[in-house]
Amino acid sequence: MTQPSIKHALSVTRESDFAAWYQEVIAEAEMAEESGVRGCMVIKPWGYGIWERIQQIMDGRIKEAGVQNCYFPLFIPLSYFAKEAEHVEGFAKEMAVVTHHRLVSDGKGGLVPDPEARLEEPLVVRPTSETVIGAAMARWIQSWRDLPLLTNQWANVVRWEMRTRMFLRTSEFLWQEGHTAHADRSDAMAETLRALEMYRSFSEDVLAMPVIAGEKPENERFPGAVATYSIEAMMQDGKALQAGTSHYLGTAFAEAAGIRYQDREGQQTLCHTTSWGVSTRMIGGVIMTHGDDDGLRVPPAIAPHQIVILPMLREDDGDAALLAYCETLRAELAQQSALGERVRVLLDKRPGKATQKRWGWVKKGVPLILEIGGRDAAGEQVSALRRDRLWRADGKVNFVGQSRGDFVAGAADALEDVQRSLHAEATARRDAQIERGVSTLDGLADYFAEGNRYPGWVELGWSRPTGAALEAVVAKLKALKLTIRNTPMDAPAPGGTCPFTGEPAVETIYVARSY
RNA sequence: CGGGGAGUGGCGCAGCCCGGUAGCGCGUCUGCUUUGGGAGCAGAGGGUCGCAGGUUCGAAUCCUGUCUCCCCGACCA
Repeated sequence: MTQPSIKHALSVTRESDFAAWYQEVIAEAEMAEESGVRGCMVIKPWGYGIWERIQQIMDGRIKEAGVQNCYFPLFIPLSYFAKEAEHVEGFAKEMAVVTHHRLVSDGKGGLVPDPEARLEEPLVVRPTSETVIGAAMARWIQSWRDLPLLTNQWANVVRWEMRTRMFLRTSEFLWQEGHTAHADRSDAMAETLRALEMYRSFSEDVLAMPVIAGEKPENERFPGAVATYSIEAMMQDGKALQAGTSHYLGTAFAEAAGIRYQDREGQQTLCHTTSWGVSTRMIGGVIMTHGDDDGLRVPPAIAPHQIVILPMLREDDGDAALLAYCETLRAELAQQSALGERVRVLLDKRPGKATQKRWGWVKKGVPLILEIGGRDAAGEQVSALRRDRLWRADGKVNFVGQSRGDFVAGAADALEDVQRSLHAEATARRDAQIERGVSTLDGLADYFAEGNRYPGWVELGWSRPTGAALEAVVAKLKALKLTIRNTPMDAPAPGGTCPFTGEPAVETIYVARSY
């Protein structure tokens, strides 16, 4: 572990209390705060800035795939929602419902819903938009020429969760939801898998968060889906986080909403639909993948500021020259390109000592921090700190001095190296925590023996039971607080026997504790 | 939703048992001195004690209700 001489920026370490550490990162990095509304959070500029970066890059990739953005209503008529039975069953327990459209005084200084203003048909606040979008698709699609219909929306959704955690599970959250309609199963399945691959590569390349893409077991499917796929990331405490999902919905939603097209033979045919989404939960994944005992570390690709310049102001006559030097440096850096975009650099001119302001940026996780003093300005130098290499072995903050020209010329490489390093570090940790030597139920229990930190995931072969046989397996795992995460897409067929059924193993799964 | 814990200046906490007009540390502000690596000294500002009722001459403190947060569980695309 860390040297005892290091005075970390946070008061709680990951080792001592991972849940408390997670909350401290969010508070100290000023990402989000409580709102006073149960399960809902205020996303502050630094947290929202990260979300905007995710949105911008993801939106570009969605559009590259030929998907068009739309916007559908927040409110869904109850009758729409009621049409698909499994869907209803899945979400009914967590719906916010609008029943009135006016308030009146209660005579005691308060307000109550006006009994005279009850809605004839209640509206539900969308927990997801399959039903409203399905209704629109039914209007928009007539002929095979209208297919495929590829839509996406960026929106908020509400699910009345029993237990919430900032970013990971909030009652209201922000996401994108793609909804597509296709002529047949193979086209819809191709789209489902395209979205999954989009999420996998986004997670790896942009979030620097290694994930395993695969199919969810039957018991974990989206309500109403024929097949559900996910990307699963391993957090630093060894638990799994489902960071994105993609569903092949078959014709169930098409049937419920009447999404039909006239095929080339003139027959009315049901469409095959898909839906897929990622949410603000990804930010929670970034925190628990890259955070350390000094706060967040933001991958440069999604950092609102990639480089922050802190002038060491002395409130004397030298400040003007120092600021001019820093402004030159800022302008030079802003001309550079890294990770395919212009470098985002902030000159932090707020009053206060650079040494003091530094820790705020360290906790926010800015990839590169520059502290520039009068001597640097005079000698055309910079002092640079890489957030992912914060400490020297002697416990001192790891500033590296170099010429301004060298730093500017190397800035893009440095940012790209931070991006790579974060990914490499997370991948190495993840790989070291995947256990492949467990082949029995007892072995699973031993591997996941009690403790605050979980050892990781177990990869094993199983017989892919269904129905009641699967339920029996799920119950056994539940007793160990374990879940089946997914079946990886490109896994070779495993050998041996299934630890749950004793039958020959036919596919690989990951078993883990999860968020 | 069940069990447990907690809400007191921006943040972290004490005070509550045993009612008597709210305190500490950090941060903030002012001044002076320092200052190339998380500054020192002095002073100052800042709180409807989550909210609503109740008991009482008097409530942060006792009682009832309620809201929010955290942990465990159940639930969870």
